[in-house]
Amino acid sequence: MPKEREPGVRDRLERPAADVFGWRELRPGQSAAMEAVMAGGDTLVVMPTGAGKSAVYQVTGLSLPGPTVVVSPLIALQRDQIAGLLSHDAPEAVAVNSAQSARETEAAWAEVQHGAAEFLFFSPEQLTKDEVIERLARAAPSLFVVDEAQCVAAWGHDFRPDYLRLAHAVQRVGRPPVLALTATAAPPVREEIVQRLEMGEPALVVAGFDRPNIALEVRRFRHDADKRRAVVERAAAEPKPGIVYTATRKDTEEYAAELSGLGLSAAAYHAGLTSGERSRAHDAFLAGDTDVVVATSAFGMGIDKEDVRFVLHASVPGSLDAYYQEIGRAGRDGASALAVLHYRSQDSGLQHLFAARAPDEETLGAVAERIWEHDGPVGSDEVGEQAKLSRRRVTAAVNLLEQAGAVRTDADGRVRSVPDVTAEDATARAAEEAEARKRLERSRLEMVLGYAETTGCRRRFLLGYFGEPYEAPCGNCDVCAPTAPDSSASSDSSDRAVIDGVQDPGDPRPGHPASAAYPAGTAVRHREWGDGTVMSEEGDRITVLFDSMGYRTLSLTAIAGKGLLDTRTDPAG
DNA sequence: CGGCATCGGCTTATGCCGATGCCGGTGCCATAAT
Repeated sequence: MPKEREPGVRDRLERPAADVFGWRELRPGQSAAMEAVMAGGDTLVVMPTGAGKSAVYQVTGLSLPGPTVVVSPLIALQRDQIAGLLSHDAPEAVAVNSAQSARETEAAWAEVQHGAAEFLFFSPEQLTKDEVIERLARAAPSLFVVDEAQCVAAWGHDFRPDYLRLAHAVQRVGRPPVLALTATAAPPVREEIVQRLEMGEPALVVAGFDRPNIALEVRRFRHDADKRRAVVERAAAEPKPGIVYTATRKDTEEYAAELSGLGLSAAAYHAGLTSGERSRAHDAFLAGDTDVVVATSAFGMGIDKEDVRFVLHASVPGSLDAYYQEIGRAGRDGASALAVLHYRSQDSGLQHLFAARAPDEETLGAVAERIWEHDGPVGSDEVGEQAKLSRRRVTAAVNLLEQAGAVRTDADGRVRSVPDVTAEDATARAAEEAEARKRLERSRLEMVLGYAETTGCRRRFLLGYFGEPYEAPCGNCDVCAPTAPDSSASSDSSDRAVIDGVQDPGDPRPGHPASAAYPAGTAVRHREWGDGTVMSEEGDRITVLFDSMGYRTLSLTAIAGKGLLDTRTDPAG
């Protein structure tokens, strides 16, 4: 069918899309995102896996004059992306990482230098190295892509602090437009990505979040043994293939052994396995040779399998962001799929511990002292050597000091103290930042418990968390369409008893003040907790994300007339 | 934060209780030892 002929941006996009990748038509979200990138500004794309996120940078990268930098969190993911590009008639794509030999790396840089390579893949860690930055700056990239951008918010604070250094890398390579891509990010996470990458008034392209074919269910337990039995029975009973997520490596082994004992083909997967074992488990699952993979959170990114029928959680995840990402691996083919959270309130203890991990005051102080000892800028490596701290801990501490406005990063990537701030002040301010961070992480965990304990529509709760208003009932969760009572499940009666004791945020009780006064997005100020933004409203209760306290759910009845909460005219930001 | 193994004390001979300590997830990269 002949297309409308209008020369311009659209044509510049459709031609490479068709000629190189063979896509004759772009989906609405894709073309909106591509046009935003071509307009030259920064762009944040939130689009489910399978909606063609990669195409956004592939097509625009080809259409823009210079090379395209792609930041990707895993080397395995970089390989997949490169293989995908090579299978098309696309120009050269290269990676620079520790898994390749010095010779391979030099060959890659040679391609870059000759202008043969269009797509250049890096981990955030590579982009803190002077040599890499200098070579990249000479190549004058025309687009800086951050793939799996939720990692900025999820990993940047402790696990992989170089994610919070990316904004400096962007500056140092000439500040090309930034394109951030993610499948799962609630509005506060989007805001954090924009802020941490220092994106300027980015275009925001958000595709729909709802995955109506995934049935949502939560089962509550008092006793660990009951929960374990239920997980095993469910995994055995449901159509395959499926994924079971556990909180610990040991649990993956135990569940996998138990499922194998039932005659299923089950495999454990966690980061403690050798890379050979991991890729074997991964490949067997993709090939359809495995019924159930039992995994820690290590399993998932880059799993491109359409027909996963269930995702069971044997324990609570640390956030609904993580949960939605993990259950989103089910039912990508659109056929019915299942997500069951097996929940025991005690299980949140481990996540609570993880949420409390942050540089302590001693570390912050040691790093601050080293920085303040220097008159001029100093590199993180030097600070680490002097303070006898790992690179990771130093970087995490520097990030907090910078966030607190106590240190600055120079154009060469080295840091210096801000005048008129003492090392002691800097330490105290950074420690307060770390505390606020912990409160936010813990409140995110509270939202998971809220999901588990809600007696309202689960889909409405989840989508509300991701900023999408949803009219319950969904007809496909255990609240809206309860499954027939299962007499074989002995734990059910005790479950009910627990549920009955839980307040119901989803139940609009008559007689309560309407929450229309606080629609989602309203900027508010709480007398004790300071500034925040309304995230969602359910019946008598609103959930507010406070800048320094994290998520809090408030009863409108309780705050009515007490002057606890005011709306602000100046929006947060 | 919570689960689990271990150990010492108490009690009285085989086991029971409470206290104590340890452990727990995600991946880059560089470096050292074969």
